[in-house]
Amino acid sequence: MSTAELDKSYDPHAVEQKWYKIWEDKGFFKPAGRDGADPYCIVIPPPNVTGSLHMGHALNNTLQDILIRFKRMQGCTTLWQCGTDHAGIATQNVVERNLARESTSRFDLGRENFVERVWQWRAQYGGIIVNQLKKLGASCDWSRERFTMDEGCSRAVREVFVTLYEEGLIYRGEKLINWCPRCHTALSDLEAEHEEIQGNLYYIRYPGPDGSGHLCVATTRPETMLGDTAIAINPDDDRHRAWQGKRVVLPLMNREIPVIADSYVALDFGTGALKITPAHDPNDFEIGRKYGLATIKVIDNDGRMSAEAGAYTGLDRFEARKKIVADLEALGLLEKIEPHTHAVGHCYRCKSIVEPNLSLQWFVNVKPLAEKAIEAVKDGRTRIIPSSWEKTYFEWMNNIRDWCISRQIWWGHRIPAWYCPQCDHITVAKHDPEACAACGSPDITQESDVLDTWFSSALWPFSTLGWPDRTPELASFYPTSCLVTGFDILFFWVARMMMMGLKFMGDVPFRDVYIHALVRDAHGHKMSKSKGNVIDPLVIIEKFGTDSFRFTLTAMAAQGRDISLSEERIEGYRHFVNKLWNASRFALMHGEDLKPGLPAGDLELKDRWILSRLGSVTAQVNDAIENYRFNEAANSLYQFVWREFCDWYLEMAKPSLYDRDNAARRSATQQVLFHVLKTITELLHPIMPFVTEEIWQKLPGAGESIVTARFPQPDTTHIQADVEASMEHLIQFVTAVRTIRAEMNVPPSARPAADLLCHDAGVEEMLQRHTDLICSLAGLARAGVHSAFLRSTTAAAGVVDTGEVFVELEGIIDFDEERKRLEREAVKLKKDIDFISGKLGNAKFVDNAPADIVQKEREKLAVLEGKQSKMHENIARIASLRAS
RNA sequence: GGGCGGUUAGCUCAAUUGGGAGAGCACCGGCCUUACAAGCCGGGGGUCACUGGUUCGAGCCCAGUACCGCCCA
Repeated sequence: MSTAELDKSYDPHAVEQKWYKIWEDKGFFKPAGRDGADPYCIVIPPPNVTGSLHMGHALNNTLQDILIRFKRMQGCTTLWQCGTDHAGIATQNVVERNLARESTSRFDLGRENFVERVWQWRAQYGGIIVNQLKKLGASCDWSRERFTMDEGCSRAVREVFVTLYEEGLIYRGEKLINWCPRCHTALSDLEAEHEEIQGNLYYIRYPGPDGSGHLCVATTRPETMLGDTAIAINPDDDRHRAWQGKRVVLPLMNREIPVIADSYVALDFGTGALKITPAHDPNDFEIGRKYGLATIKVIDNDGRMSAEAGAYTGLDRFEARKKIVADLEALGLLEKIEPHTHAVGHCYRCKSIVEPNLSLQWFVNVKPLAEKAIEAVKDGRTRIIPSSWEKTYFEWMNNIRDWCISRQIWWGHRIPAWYCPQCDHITVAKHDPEACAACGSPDITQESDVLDTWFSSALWPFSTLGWPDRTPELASFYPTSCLVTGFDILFFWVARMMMMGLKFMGDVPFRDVYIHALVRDAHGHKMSKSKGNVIDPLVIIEKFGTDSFRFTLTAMAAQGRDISLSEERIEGYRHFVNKLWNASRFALMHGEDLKPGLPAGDLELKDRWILSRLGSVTAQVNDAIENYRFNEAANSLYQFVWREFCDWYLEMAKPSLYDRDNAARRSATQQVLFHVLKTITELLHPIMPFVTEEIWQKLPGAGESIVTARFPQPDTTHIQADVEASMEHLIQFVTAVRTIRAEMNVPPSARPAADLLCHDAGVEEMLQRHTDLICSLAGLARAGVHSAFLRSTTAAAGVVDTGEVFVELEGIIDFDEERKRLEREAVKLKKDIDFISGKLGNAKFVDNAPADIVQKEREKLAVLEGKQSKMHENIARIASLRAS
């Protein structure tokens, strides 16, 4: 047997690099299950190719890795499908910034050269996030890495686009969209993030045509008034009834516009009169369409006032606002300005204020797809966990609106539509056409817009598995098993994958969706660069090691709740890694002559106890991971390893391990010790992959790798309640002695004698057989066990459930101290007794509560009363000694 | 305006069928006991936001209030 020595403390860095390389080289991350194994597949939420690993990624991928490693160890044919996302706007922005530094621009380069430039950028920097995921220990099958712009994904995009177009679900139309003047592109409704800002409500007078009287309207965006084509009032509004059907003059433009009546107008907002700007407000657009109003676009794509804006043409939209307000004021048409908070859309990429603009764009009619996606969650084909998110999902899906999918950028999947100037026909085709499908003219030009990045992401669960080809991977792994993601992309991504998966694969993309929380800072604030409270996962890994970091995230990943992360917390869990390391170090120091396997004969109490506890913990961990209760798995392992295995079992094993004269006893203990340690490393491996492999490899009889070792299954034959009860009693006696020692200031080096008095025959017999153990654990020179005992006059006393302990302190004991100590204990006991006897004195409780609960309370009371009477005896004895 | 979530020890958070509240860090006392001072032993600390209800019994279920956060319009 090799028993390599371990260093005194665990050094993560060398270990992590070493093992990750070996795992990858040996191909452990490729799908390879045991015979007849079930498939298990997760598709990674593809990180942006421009991205750098942040806390969200770290949590997201740690949880996925736990599931994948768990299932792989269980023998499933496991695929973690990985890849990156081309992130259209974000990536284009990055490359454009680089060009700006070279004093050039994408317009100087031209489209083709620019796209080439982006590919170069991707080749150079696109692998950064992948390497960071490797540092995190993610066991993805990198040989299957995909990119949303690669050939296969692009083919899937074309297939889907053309099919939806042919079915009439994709169409081109002029509608109101969110326009980002900075990114120069349309955005979907989701990509406009609404944020409350402190603005103003401007009250503007629109005079009557003959100069008599005026109608006052309130608006938050006065600059849009230049494009007003009507005023709307509520037909039930008495205040404005006189204006109904009349006309007013649009100030600054001197254009007459009609006053229309529509019940859409709210009576209680502003003045009850609403200016209608169909080209710059989604609701106005609908009203304009209803009444056949003209649409006048007064803000152009740069966010400047257009040629339609009269004297304001060319001004920036916010400059124009100031000037218009000043001009109105000068004309006496500004009634008042009130401060007003309202939600304004911001570009989710660059945070500029988006402008609602009328624009010719491509849309998906998603309503029919959404209905199927709602059904699939309702009937349980896909489970959302925690289920509280189902409501949010339904809410959004039920109110879904057409999805604007065209983007006026260059980096992305170019829309496969060709325009013919001869006959105006639009040719939409999977393969680039040579000529117009209608008139045959070769003079056709492709649509310059590209698709929303989320369009290709929506296909990810099947495009990465080979679709539109019917590949073996698609057959065995679709629907995938679980999707792990944050709630922030529930709509962006999850909902759209549901719709596309159901449409094109005829089945849901995943059986489970596990939604995890957000990682926040130590005080629960969202991490952001501007706040400066960002914790960089790579810095954390460098400082504390990957395993400590992963364990922290896992231990804190309670369902449905955000994680407040602090370095202190991670440091605390680093101590846990080190604890495990040192326990292993201890084991290996005593394992040189180990015979593998579990002992054949009868086991000692301590061994049966730790195996029983191990059985319970194994069951708990299996159940917890299976049901996405990651924190529960981590915490039960933490408790077991530290409190039970290290604090008690290892201490109890020491006398046996040091006993060179009793080979059988020593050998049995060694075997149990190594069995438990090996099982612990296997149970912990999905959470802490590196340190567990390093330890596991040093254990005698280790196989090729813990990565492919069998995940421990609970051995219920080892779970024995009576054994655990016995050990609890023994621990109580030992703790009672230790408490006395501490409270009576007995130096740790002192080895007093103690007598244990026990009134339970079974427990007494058990204690009798373990006096050596008790002496060792409690630091005693001698421990006598008695059923009856003449109380010593020079001992400090303690009371436990089944008896008493007396620690002989002749010459040390301070009777005043002892008496105070005992009285403190007696007060605590009395409180407990009052509580329970009050309960049992209540006839309603005794009559109504289940019999076993009442019985339990009675037993508790009996134990407490026993303790109390002994405590009183001891107090009386002290008092009499002092008196004498 | 609509919807969702939170409020538990000094701090950050756990507690799945309602049966006398736990962890990490911090705190107090004692220890360099031959795996670990990143440690060991012992200890203190909570009207589980507030009010009312259901129940023999509520951190947990129900109603309302306050404060905080998020999503959607």
